[in-house]
This record gives sequence, structure tokens and C-alpha cells, in this order.
Amino acid sequence: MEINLLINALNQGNEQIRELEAQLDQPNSSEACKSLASQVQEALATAISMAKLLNQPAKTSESPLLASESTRSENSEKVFKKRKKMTRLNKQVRVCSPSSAVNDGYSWRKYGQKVILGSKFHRAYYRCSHRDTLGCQATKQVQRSDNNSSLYEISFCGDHTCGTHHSLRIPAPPSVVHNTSPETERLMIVSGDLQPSFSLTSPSICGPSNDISAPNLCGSGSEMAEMLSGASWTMSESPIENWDFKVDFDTLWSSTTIESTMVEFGTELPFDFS
DNA sequence: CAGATTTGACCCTT
DNA sequence: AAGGGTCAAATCTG
Repeated sequence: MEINLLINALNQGNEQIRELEAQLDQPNSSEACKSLASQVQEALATAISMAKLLNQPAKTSESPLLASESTRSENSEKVFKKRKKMTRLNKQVRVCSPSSAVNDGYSWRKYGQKVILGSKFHRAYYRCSHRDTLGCQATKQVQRSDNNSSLYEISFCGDHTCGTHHSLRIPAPPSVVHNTSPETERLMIVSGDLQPSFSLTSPSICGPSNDISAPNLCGSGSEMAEMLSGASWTMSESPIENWDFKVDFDTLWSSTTIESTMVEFGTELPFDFS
């Protein structure tokens, strides 16, 4: 199984759409076409991020989300502190384990923690560890869900420019389930309303089951997650250069409901994007 | 000892 | 003015 091929293919598709946008940037191009290309690009970006999330390494140790007792000095001098402009969140996911919330293949450094009004649990703030060295501006917020304390809601802000994503090579594929088990790491992919769906056409991807099989990949983010978690689907031939990305408007705009798929993992995750 | 985390304070946005 | 995001000194950890 070569999930990384899918990632590469999606990235290439993204590049093709950028080229399309460049062509559409001519004076006579309609705004609708430009908007269309932009939407497809965002949908692809969502698919890529979901696939990467599925590849996140699982670890047994929990992140120290709870505050420890600290004896910070009470008489530190007050200094003038600037604050950058508020940034906008661009992706949201939910995971069912604290380790999955923190270990997504990137190196994060916690820089704050706040009690949020109306929430039972605090919100933790992380930024890329390479912010100072490589100028990576990616940040994320992790907060335990009020409704389901086993869920962790993660909001991402900014893209990684550090290029330091790493992954683990793991042998066994996962199984898709719809219930939970405390003995296993669990990952819940939720397609939010920001970038809810993807739609693309490729003759090079084959799937294991009829409902999600290629040649047409078309559906919501949850279907993407389910497809990626399939045990036996493979890439074949890889005529990536011949990919013809097109937008299925009906799919794009009818998939706005929030759907979720539970993907249950063992102690090790099955994907390798290296 | 270097890097990561904690946590109260600061300040921006609404 | 309140709430939330960020800063940075103190503290922890390997």
C-alpha cells in the first residue's frame, strides 16, 4: 500500500490547478471559473491534510496537558509585550486520543494554555518548533471536547513552511469501525464546514470496495478518510501527468453536512508518507 | 545545560 | 470591558 503515492498525486493535482488558475488569470476569464479552481484547490488541500493526519504516529505516553504545580516567582517585573494580529484558523479536526492531538508528524512547542469561558477543559496553544530557526508560522490549538471528553478538537492555523514533517513506517493496515474501544488509539476525522469535500477524477487509483473505488474519487472528507483507511486499495500505473482534475459541482456543494468516520488503530499506525 | 513546559501578565479583538 | 491569544520568566526534564 502506497498512501504516499496518493499524497504525491494530490500534491501534483494541486500544482496543476495552480497552473489552471494562472491560465484563468487572463482578462477574459470569468470569475466563476476562478472561484471554481480555487474551490478545487482548497478541497485538495483538505484531502492532503486528512491523509497526513491519518499518518500521524501513535505513542503510548500522554501529552502533559494538565498543568503541573509551578512556583513561578511572584515579583517578576512587568514588561511591555506586543502581540501579533489575530490569525484565522484554516483547518479543524477531532481526534480521540491526546497523543494523536499532539503527534501529527510535526514538531510542536507548547506556548500557552488558557481556561476558556464556558468550557470544562482548558485550551492548549502550540506553535511549530522551527518558528525561530526556519520561520515556520504554523500554530494549532488543542481543546478537549465538552460534549465528549474523549475527543480532542484541534484547530490549525497557518501552513508549515519548515518542511520537517516526519512519519513512521508501520506494517499493518487499519480497520474502519464505528464504535470505540479504550484499548486502542482512535482517530476521528471530521469534515468541517470550511472545506467539506473533495472531487477529482483520476484513472490511476483503484479501490477495494465499490462505494469508494476509483476511477472517480468523489466525496466528502469522511469518505476520504474511509478510503484512505481501506486495507487493500492500491495505486496502479500512476499516469499522474495525465490527470484531469474537474469539479463536480453537485458533490462539492451537496457535501456540506458534517460527517464523521471513526478509524480505529492498534498501537501502531499503518501509513507511510515518507 | 539546552530545550520544553508552565503559568501569570499583557494586549488585541470584538 | 470581557474573552482569548501570545509573551516570557520560572521551572522542569532528559
